[in-house]
Amino acid sequence: MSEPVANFEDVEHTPQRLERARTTHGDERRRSLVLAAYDLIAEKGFEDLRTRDVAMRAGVNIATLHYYFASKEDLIDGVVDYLLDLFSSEASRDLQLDFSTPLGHLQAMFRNTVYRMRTMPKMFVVLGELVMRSQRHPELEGAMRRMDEQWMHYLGWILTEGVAQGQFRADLDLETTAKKIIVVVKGVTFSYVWSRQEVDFEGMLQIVERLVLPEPGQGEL
Amino acid sequence: MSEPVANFEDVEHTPQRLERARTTHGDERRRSLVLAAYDLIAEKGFEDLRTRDVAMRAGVNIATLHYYFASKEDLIDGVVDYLLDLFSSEASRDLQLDFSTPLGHLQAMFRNTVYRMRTMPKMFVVLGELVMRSQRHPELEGAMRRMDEQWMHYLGWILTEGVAQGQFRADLDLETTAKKIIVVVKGVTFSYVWSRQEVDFEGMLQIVERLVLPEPGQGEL
Amino acid sequence: MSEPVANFEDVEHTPQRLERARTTHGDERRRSLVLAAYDLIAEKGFEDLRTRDVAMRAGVNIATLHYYFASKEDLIDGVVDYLLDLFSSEASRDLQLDFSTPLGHLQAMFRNTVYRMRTMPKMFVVLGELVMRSQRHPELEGAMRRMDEQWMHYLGWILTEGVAQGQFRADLDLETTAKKIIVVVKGVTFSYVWSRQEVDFEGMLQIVERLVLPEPGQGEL
Amino acid sequence: MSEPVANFEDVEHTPQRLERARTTHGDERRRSLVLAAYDLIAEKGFEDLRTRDVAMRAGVNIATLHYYFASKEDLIDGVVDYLLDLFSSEASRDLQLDFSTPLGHLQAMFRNTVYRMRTMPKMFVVLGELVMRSQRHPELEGAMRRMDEQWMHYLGWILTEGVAQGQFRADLDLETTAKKIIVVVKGVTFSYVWSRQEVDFEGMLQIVERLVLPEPGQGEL
DNA sequence: TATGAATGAGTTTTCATTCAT
DNA sequence: GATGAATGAAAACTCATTCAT
Repeated sequence: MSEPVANFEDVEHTPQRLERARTTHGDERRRSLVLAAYDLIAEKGFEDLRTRDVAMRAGVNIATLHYYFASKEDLIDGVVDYLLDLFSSEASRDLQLDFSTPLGHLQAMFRNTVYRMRTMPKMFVVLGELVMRSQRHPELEGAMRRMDEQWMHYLGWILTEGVAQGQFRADLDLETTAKKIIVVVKGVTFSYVWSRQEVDFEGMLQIVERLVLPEPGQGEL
Repeated sequence: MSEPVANFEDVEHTPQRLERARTTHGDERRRSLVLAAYDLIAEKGFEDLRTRDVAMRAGVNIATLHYYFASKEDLIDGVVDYLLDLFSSEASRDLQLDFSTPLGHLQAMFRNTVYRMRTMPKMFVVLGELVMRSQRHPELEGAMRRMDEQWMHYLGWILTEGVAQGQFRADLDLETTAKKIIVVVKGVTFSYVWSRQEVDFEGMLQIVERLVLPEPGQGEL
Repeated sequence: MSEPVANFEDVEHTPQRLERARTTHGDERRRSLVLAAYDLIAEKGFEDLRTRDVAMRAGVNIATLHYYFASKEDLIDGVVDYLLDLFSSEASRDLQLDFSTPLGHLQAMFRNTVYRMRTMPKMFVVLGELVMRSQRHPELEGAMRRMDEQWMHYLGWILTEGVAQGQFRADLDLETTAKKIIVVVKGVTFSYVWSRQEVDFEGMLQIVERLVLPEPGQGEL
Repeated sequence: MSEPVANFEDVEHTPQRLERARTTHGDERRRSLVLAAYDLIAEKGFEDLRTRDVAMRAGVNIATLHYYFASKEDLIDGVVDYLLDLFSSEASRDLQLDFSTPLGHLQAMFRNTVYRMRTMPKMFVVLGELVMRSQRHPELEGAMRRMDEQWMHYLGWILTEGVAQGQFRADLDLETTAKKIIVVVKGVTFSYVWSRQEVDFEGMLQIVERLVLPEPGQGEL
């Protein structure tokens, strides 16, 4: 199996490993401010996000925040970058995900999402806030669209591989199917944010599997 | 077919018909303020919702707004009520939906959603804003949860009828299936808000139908 | 003697007389804020002009200032208008100025300026501040230029009349002479602001008179 | 002709010649900061003068500025000294001014001013800013007054010499005439700053000459 | 000497809310 | 009912200044 051109779960290098060594004091301060903003967006939403609170949580003066970020909007851009990094970061090794087959990738996508919902629920709330904010902020809309496209790209690769390897049904419409899968994963995500109650991920995964795998009876023909 | 205890599409009475007669001038003012707020939430989100803008759009003085609504929060409550009314209002007759069978109900739910996305897209943006706001406003969380429960109830009724009438597969797990359907519909909704591009509703409906209908090959045995 | 087309000392209608009756409460508030700003500019210059101080001096809340003036710049515009009105307002009747001849007009211009320096010295300080500010504010530069032009216009009329009536020398170059007179009056003004000590106005007036009146010896020929 | 006690055009030694040898790196830094401040005062006025901008224009860190100047006020003092130096610096040799007679000195004063307006207009804008600032800064008022006194002193010397040498009219009131001349030169300066348009310097010079020179007709008697 | 980092005190401006009329 | 006027509290952002290195 060839490497994916773009892997949604691993599109960018994990910054921690490559840059940690060269992280300056300023970078750390910036990051701590971004993290404070990220937390506060998750807790209060953009509606009640106050730079003063962000600075306080990061343990610095409000003027210090403006030393690192020209404006509130600039700080939010930092949060967006951080969230995008988070989403495209590698899945935890603890999950022992099996990436050896296309179906494995599909399952990994679901299970990694479940894992993240349990371990880092803020991520999805902040994502929701950003999606809503993207309604009125064109540059954010662009970022969201790109996130979508990377996702589509990754799914396209999985499906192509699955069909090529004969694991998925031969008559699969790549684009249509990828879109459907994304709708399902977004449904899972949004349902979680909406009702805070766990969704039957495995059940939803089965739905997706039924979409891509050959029908059992058919195989016998 | 017995009447559903609660019909998601028609849970509450259409206010127009029953109350129009008694609608006072004050009610109209309140409504025009709520509508202005609703529009502005769709356009600017809660983040940039200003009572002064609401008053201006409604064509009244800011003090007048406070004559009708004790506070901004009170006005938002009005918007929530309005949105809940909208969601539970009857589907347009133009759609010529067929409510004669359980499957018809299911299809109607999808097609009505599609229709609303096309004709009243603000509704879904405001819904998204409210879902995000419910993260930090317990009373709103309650409203969202109740919306969910009504929906579950309605779907429960459809599925029960479908099984009883033999239209749906006999081994259907009512609660699990209802939840899955809701996840799919929420996925459709959220995808629309996320990427602004139309979703393949009919394709998603087929997925749901496959969930509830007996498997073609199996029925013949 | 025909009426001047534009009289620098009386270009605009005295607003007090015509509009006093219709002065609303809001107009008074606006005016008191402008007056407070005017005083503070005279005392502290634009460098140390603070809206908070203006509001305090006018006896209102800082938010009230913004109820009447959209911004600090807007308030300053109000001060500019006020100063322009002041400069083009009629001379005090107490001065018993003689406007019956062109020379009388010229003398009146000087004596009215002297009178104003003694009774309303702030006027000249604020004018100086505005002239300096006009270096970097094009719209203000326009206002200053217009002030100059009105002045030129009035002087042009005086000189024309003086020549026509034979009171001034026949070979007078109108534009050049008017400009020289303005330079002298500006010199008087600026000297006053510079050194705070009284200038020999009558001596300066004599210089001007020597410019326009026929030379004594020449008349005899 | 004896040397003037104080020569307005050359009151202080040109610092370049005498101190260049001992100019340290620190002096250069101070000077570059003063020059940057001078430029920015001319461009933005005291109202919008920011130490950070000064440091940036001088190409140093804001903290470096405070290493050389204890405070913003201290830096401005440096600018005042610089401007005073500029004003009392020798006239350009290119002008080929004739200082051999008292009238020559008078003409040189005017022509040097014209030359400076053309070649270094910032000087007059900064001067205007300082004059306005002196309204509220007593120590600056003192500096402005001293500048005036030096000027008076120089003019006093010119006039005394002129009368003694018989070039100027014998009945000249020294103080009154010196003051009048200063008012005229200030008028020229202020007019330039006010309206940005060139003034008829030669015409103004003639007015001054008429003040000091014997009347043509009278001499013949 | 020089500076990156940090901040206290302030700056203009905003906003939901109140109140007399 | 409706509103013009008014405001306390807070918002984002600024700025001269300090200090450890």
